[in-house]
Amino acid sequence: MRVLIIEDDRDLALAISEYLELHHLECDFAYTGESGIELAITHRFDCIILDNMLPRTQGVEVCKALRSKGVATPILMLTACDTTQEQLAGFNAGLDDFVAKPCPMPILLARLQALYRRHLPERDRIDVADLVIYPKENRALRANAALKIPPTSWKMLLILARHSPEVVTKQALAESIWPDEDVDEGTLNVHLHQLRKIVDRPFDKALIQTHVGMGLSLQAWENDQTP
Amino acid sequence: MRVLIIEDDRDLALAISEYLELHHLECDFAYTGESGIELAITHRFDCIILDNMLPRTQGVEVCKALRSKGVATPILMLTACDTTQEQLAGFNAGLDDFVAKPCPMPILLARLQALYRRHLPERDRIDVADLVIYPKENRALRANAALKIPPTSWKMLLILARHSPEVVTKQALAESIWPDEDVDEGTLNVHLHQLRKIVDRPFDKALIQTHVGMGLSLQAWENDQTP
DNA sequence: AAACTGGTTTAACAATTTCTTAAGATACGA
DNA sequence: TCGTATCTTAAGAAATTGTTAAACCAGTTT
Repeated sequence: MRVLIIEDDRDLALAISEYLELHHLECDFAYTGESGIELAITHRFDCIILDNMLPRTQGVEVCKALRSKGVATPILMLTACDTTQEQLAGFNAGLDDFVAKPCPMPILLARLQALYRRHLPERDRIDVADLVIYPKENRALRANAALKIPPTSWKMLLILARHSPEVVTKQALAESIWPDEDVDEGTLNVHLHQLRKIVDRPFDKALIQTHVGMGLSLQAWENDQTP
Repeated sequence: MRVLIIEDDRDLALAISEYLELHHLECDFAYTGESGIELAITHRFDCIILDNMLPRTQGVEVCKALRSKGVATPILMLTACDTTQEQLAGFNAGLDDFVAKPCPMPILLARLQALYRRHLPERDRIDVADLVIYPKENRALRANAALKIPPTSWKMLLILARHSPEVVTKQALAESIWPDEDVDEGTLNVHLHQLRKIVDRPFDKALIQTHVGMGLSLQAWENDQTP
């Protein structure tokens, strides 16, 4: 889960990110409303934490700006005083949740996760080209043939599928698969190879794409080059 | 199982959610009656925990509002004093269960799960391929032949059948079969073996699938792949 | 009471699957 | 071209799962 923290108080931002990263969320920062908007538009986040007290722009304005630019990412607002008035205005601006400052980290985390889950589309089937994945059934088909995939490779496939067609860094993959241990990259490569052998090799088109220096993606890809 | 906690005391809400998440329930929060109603209407939950003491709205009123808006989710009310009077009024408002505060977490969890189970649409008959199960009659047939299944194995089959075709972790299985004791995994394996001997061995296709490292499932499809 | 019955648990071991390591081959970008 | 990143392979290690037999337990029957 990737979180964008828009917060001018760097100490607070750092404290939040440290706590969240402890729980395996990835954090990114913006210290002004403007840069926050910029980041939120150019990158994909699962949640945004937005402080209402920013140097120039008000937090609510940032929220409005984002919504008007088509960013649908759930936004949780950190607010000093927690009045109904303010909340009402907030929800109208497109906010999803409020947390009053100062707020204990565990509560922030809990609400963040709830918010994330709430916005997560509950998919029990993922399609990528002729590959069909049933996450809850631990089952995948390609071209209507059942695939037998070992646990670690399965986890990898799931992560790639959930992010498809976006690129996932190897680092992110490793952290999702082995949350509490550091694993050699070679190990990851072997599992990846394993996965390819099952998902791609028996078929014409490869779905698992490697993007050298950036990571991997699962996508139906036209392999033709512009000459 | 997804739970909505409507509770203005944030610490209590957090404490509850932490305990429940330990037991693999997913929690969402609302700190006011209004936002609780909003959430309950817009999202699907399996249970709602409702505190009777909320800032403006009374818990009972929240419940009435929900029922009048067609929300049928079972509601468990947290109440300070536990009078017959209050309960009577509560049940009339459409509440499903009461728990007096302060209440030990394990009890809250147990009642929550009981409530959930009670509201679960209990099917009279479950079909998986040529296997037919009559949960209420403690009876199962495969290929029209009656199966004789000992109690523990029967429970196991029922759980698998109810979740079919999804994967159930061994841990979840154990917790359902032996709710108040920790049982060795070996034990579970023996009962599983027992069950397979009866349900699968005499027939061509195995219905009980093992998913190494993730659990078990009852599903009709094969897990084959050209070697 | 002793023996029987059906079922559960324990424990040891076998079989299988999966994971990691390591090392060579290959492709990519500067 | 070189250095680096990625892919491929194979083999031993580790973990998970499957199987069996015997001990155990609570009711029931002799």
